Amino acid sequence: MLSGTTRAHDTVLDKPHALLSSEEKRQREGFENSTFRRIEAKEYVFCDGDPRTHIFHVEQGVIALSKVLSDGRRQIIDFAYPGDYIGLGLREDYIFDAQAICLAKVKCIPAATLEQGAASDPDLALKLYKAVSAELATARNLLVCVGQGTAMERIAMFLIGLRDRAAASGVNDGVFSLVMRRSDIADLLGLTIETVSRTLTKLRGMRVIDIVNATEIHILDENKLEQLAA
Amino acid sequence: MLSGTTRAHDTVLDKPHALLSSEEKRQREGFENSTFRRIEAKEYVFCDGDPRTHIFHVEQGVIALSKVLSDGRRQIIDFAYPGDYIGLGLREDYIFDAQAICLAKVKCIPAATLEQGAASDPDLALKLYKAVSAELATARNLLVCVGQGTAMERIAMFLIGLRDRAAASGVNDGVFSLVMRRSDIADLLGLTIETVSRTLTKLRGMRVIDIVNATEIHILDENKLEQLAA
DNA sequence: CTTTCGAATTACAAAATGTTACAATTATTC
DNA sequence: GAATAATTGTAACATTTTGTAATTCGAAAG
Repeated sequence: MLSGTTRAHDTVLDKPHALLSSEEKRQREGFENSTFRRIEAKEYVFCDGDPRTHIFHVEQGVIALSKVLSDGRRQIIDFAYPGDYIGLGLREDYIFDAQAICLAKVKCIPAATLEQGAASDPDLALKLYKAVSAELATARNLLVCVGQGTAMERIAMFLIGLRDRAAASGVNDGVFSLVMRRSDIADLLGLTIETVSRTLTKLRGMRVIDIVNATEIHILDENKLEQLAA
Repeated sequence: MLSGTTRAHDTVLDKPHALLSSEEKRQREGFENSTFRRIEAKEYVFCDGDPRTHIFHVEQGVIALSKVLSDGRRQIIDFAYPGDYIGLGLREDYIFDAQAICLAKVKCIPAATLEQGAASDPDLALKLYKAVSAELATARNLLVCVGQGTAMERIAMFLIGLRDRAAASGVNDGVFSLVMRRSDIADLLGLTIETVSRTLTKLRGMRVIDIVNATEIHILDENKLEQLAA
């Protein structure tokens, strides 16, 4: 990320926030009285700067939360998986973009409803407190990874995180699918697509992982992977 | 941060957590019935892994919150200034180190007291929610800085943050003191001491800042500094 | 079945940062 | 106030990561 020409790894569907935000609003209007919303791959749930009208509960799919710099560089600050909430925090506007990386479904909860509830229900307020605390721990772990790790360490940590998530949802054989693209991994870990690709290839060469069709990862040597992550 | 020989920028007073933690406990015992605690420069308030007995309110000084990897590399995840709380989040143990970078004073609040209070007082619970949300926003901003910025951009953003903090506390002439050492700045921004030093020197050469005695920064060209931070 | 397009991979040159070593300055201790 | 330690600054050199570009791969459409 050095020259001024560097851009986020955008695709055709990525649009400037201001533009998309009104489009999004219209789309949202149609679901105002409905609790759920279907989000297509690459579609935005909301954009940085939009008024924070709703909190979203991910039911299905994966949502990338990111911040974009003025010159297009993008940092993914988290992936939201089913069960996660997006948009917590008592703010006027959203302070990051939320974009589905695959088909997703979210439950829409009006922010006012949630916050009024929390004002009279300490249990709910504590639940919010706990949820945000978990997000904070995640963010700080990623910061350590990005701030101190080499490319290899960052990729290894990332893969271990995915493995643990897969294991937690029952799949326990070290096989999982990479729903995110190389550009998403790059923007999460502060690397370039090429470095991500080279590093994954290197891990395959070392027989630590196997890669099927660029999207399915088999972990062949868990110990080695964990060594590399340290 | 590439070879295995890389170490955090430790000093004699930095000790392994396990060792220091019992020493800390003894020291803390003496203040168990007191509300306040004086922390010498480089002394730890608590260490990663210690039982989370108290939340601390910074009254004076600056506390560096950091995570240390097994090989000694250190990432500072935040600086806590007067008015900030340290140790929030409903966890069994602390998950980072908290070390004073200069003489500091903290108010000690038993975790149990605070959390029992929050369980019956929604206002308090919401206050905690808001405080952690602010920490989250800070952590994510730092992540963007470290993940996407060049050395120059990271230093410029860091200086702007310090300037804004100084301005908020009345000093509005672009002059402030660097309480933290070069090694702290390096560990915050994911750089080496040398790069921090080189970059500050370069900024002085460009007449964007002036550095007095290595610890006092004068911002000479605010616009230029903000350009460099973008 | 072929074409097409986006995504991923690979190779090589270039740049930024890290590493090492040492000098200079500032703080601390006796 | 002198001696010692710690921190900061500077510079040459090594390494990693990036940038660029060409190529391969795979999915989807015709």
